[in-house]
Amino acid sequence: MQTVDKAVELLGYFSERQPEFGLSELARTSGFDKASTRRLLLALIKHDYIEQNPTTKAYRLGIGVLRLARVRETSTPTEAIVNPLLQKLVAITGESAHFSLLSGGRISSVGIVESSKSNRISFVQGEEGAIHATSSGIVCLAFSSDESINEVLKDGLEAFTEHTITDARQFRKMLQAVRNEGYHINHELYEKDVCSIAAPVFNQAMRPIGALAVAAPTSRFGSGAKKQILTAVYEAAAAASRAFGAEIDGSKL
Amino acid sequence: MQTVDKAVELLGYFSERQPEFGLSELARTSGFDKASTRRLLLALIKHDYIEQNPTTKAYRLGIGVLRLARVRETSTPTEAIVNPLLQKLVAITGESAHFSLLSGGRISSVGIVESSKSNRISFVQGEEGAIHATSSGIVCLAFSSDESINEVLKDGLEAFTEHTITDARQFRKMLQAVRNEGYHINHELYEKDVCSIAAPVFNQAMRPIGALAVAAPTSRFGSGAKKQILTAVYEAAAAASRAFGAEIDGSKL
DNA sequence: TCATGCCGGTTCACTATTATCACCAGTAGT
DNA sequence: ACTACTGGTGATAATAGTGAACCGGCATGA
Repeated sequence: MQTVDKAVELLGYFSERQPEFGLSELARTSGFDKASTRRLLLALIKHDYIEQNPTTKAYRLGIGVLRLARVRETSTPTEAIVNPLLQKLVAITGESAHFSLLSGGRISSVGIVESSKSNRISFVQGEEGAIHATSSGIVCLAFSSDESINEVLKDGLEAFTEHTITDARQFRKMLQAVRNEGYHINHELYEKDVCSIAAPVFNQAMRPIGALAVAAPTSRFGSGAKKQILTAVYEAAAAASRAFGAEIDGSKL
Repeated sequence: MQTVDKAVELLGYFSERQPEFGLSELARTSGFDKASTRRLLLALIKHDYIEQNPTTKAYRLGIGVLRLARVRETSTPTEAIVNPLLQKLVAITGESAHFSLLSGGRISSVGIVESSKSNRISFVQGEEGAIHATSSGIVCLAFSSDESINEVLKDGLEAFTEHTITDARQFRKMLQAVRNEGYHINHELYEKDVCSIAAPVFNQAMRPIGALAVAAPTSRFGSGAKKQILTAVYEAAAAASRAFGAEIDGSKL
């Protein structure tokens, strides 16, 4: 089924940042031969999961994916589960909260509820974050397979701020700590003056499917606020996991 | 790429009506061997497009599809285009309007704005309709390839009401009329006491990607209302097509 | 004006893959 | 204890996918 792997891998390359690809471009990105890439694309086009702009010849995701998402959402609702929890998080902590989805080694925020404060952290729907520097990414990775972790490490850990952890050994140590504690407190690893706390959300198979997180400016991230946010996030994530069918003891804190 | 075809064909079997499949069940439905079906599913699972309920062992669509839909929606917004048009249709006609998506030989309503009248036609998000009996299905099919049409005909035309067209020759004749006129007026072909008017929405490649439709009880479907609905639907569909990049002359009526 | 290099797309000899069937273990009903 | 399902697996027979080289078209630049 290596052909199938390749085909779905192609789908993974389409992102918010790059929603369109030329043929050669996609072949280069994926590492597949141009001829193979084209054949794979044609197969996907046949089923409406890819479409081609007839004027620019560029390939993009097709309408078929909308149907799939709709089926998935009505049968096993994600937004319906996550949104009320986000609302509650914002109500309790007064800071922006968001839910990020882990899929194909990428982490992207899909649900966002912002704080009503004027100095708040803002997120963009679907924005992709660095998996090794955002709190959501780190908690997901901590509970992922070793292969996933190695995959991230082999490309090197890009530094976003002076606090970003770029040393592989140190990074692994941090992941171990996250596994023990069940959450991660992020002090400006990704962006200056932004701190956040995230906890993983598991599915029925106990695999991390994403994370709930609350982010605040460093100035409002005192130890009191930190404790409050931590318990709120941890409990919300546990509730989400339970809603997705995971069995969580819920009393780790 | 026949393996890819099969894999994505599997995805197509998941629907609102049947969002979960057992292994043998899916093998029977698809006609593939059980072993092959399993291998295909494993490949899809690896990329999060399918997930398995660990207790019931049933397979369902995975979270990966949500990411795809989000990428597609932010790069080439569908709802953002369609919803205002639906609102306008309801405002003009006073009846319920909806947008249906054509994908993989299926037609399912993805955008719905209901009339404010108490006696109105109600739709369910994502509900699948018979492609040969609903106005949306008929207009899409009329502008689809001959293969698609033959595909529908070969399974026979199921009768839903006494007005449903079940004769293949008569059905082809109707499609020809739709191609000439650019719309279809449905008089209780699918449901008793429900009439509707639909016009196709095209993409940049001038392929029908769906249809806009307005539905009303037969009692309110007089010739005056009919004319008003027709022009409104036709113009809204042309506007949608233009928004999707199709080149529509717009003055066929 | 000609050369270079990239683009999307295609061809065909070469090589890898996938399909199928029989089978296993488990479970529910008779 | 027998039957008939279920989910899942493994080895051989049969079929599929791969990729270097190529095409025409289009820009860029000498």
